[in-house]
Amino acid sequence: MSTSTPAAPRKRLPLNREKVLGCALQLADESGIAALTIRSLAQSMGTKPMSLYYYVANKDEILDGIVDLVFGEIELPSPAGDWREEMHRRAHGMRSALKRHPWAVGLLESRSSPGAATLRHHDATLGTLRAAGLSVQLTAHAYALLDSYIYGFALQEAALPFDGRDTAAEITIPIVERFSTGEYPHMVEIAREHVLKPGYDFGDEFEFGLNLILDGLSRSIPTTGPDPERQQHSS
Amino acid sequence: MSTSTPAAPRKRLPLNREKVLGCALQLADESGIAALTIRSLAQSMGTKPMSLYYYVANKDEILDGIVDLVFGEIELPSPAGDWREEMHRRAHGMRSALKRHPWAVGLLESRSSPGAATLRHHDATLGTLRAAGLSVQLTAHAYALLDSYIYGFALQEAALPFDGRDTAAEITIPIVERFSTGEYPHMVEIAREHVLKPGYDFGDEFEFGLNLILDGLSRSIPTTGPDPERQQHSS
DNA sequence: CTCTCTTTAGTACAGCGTACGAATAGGTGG
DNA sequence: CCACCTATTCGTACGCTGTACTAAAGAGAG
Repeated sequence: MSTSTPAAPRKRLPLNREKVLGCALQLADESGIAALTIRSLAQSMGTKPMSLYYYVANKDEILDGIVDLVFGEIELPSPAGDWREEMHRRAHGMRSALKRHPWAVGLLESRSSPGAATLRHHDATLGTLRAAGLSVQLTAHAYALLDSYIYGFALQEAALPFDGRDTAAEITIPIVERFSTGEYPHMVEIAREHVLKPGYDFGDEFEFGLNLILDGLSRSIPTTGPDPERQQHSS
Repeated sequence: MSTSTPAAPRKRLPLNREKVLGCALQLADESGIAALTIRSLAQSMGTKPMSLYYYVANKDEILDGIVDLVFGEIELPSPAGDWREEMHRRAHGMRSALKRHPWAVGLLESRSSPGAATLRHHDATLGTLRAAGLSVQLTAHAYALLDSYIYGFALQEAALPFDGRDTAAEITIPIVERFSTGEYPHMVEIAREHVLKPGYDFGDEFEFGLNLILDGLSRSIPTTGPDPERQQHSS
């Protein structure tokens, strides 16, 4: 038996910064961000806690690093493509990255030094909007709006106690019964007539809001009128 | 001297659950959520750590409690009023509450048992949308969209290293100079021609996106056409 | 073999949440 | 007044955290 410890070492020597961050991301995905400790990370890598400090200055640097890895997973939008398609693709790419790594959303609030992948992502997005002819000001507006929506949606998804299609029932039914027609009638109504319908998946709500926002943005671009063919995407 | 400890006890006996949560919120506001420890909270209340556990089961319950206090600060929308005005007011109320208590945004991701004030807030919001004639489905869409935007905006605001009008310069200028016309040209452009303009405040971006979303929603309501007088609020 | 630089690791410390049980306070009946 | 009971407060201790400091091991060169 080469592995006597319960958590089998995942990678072997030699260590380096990339492996440390990669294992940290993997550990956060598997066991949650709270379980990502220096000691558990070292054990999962088959090394000792203090050895990691040769590659990272402190734990905060690890957290910065894995957030940047998440951004690195998102395909960059291209300034050559149609801005609306590019923004649509980017939004979905970002949401799915944050869905794969839900802990990243909570980390965003406390991170203040963005990594290279994060900066590249932001720059490519801004570049795509500018290339589409949006003014500097409108680009800033659009960017704040889109990112707010995406982050916020991911935050709500991460906070939901259920995840995926038709998984809401077992959590929702007892709650609905507890409050049935009592203090929170509208929540109960939404639960009964929307959330508990077969096939419900909160993730489906993303597309509605995204299209509504993209519709609104395309209407805000002075030269381009609202494309009648594309209009009312949402509904 | 009645106060010999460096951090003066804020409240006196007798203790109770409300005071514990109130002091916890105050401490989180003053010193950040990381500084809110059982020990520091006890000291700020002039008592000892273990005494708090008579009123709360564990620290998580404190965190749940102060998040609910934040929701309790938001004025409830009224189903009697104009839905658009009510949603506008609610959005601003929620954003300013989350701006007063930035740590609350990061907490949302990990909280799974909403308090009474939170439920009341959600129910009143849903009720206002339903009263305006939105279908159950459209209400769910609208709610997910609005909350995503508000949460996401608050998250970005909390993550920004500067806060308030004309405070961006001292942080932004050194960064811009470091990357001037280099790797991230579009970020530099936005910084120079938007962020560094006098009077800039990221918070101002909120209104643009909010109006764009409300415009889009009002267009999505079957009976109500897009109110031409109100249209293009954004820009 | 020795000197030097890179890399790994052991020990220790302060601070965290909190389990457990003891001490104290406050009110009531005798 | 005392005894008793319950409500409330708190002391101690345990296992966990991040990490400062120091030592040791490994690798390559002369």
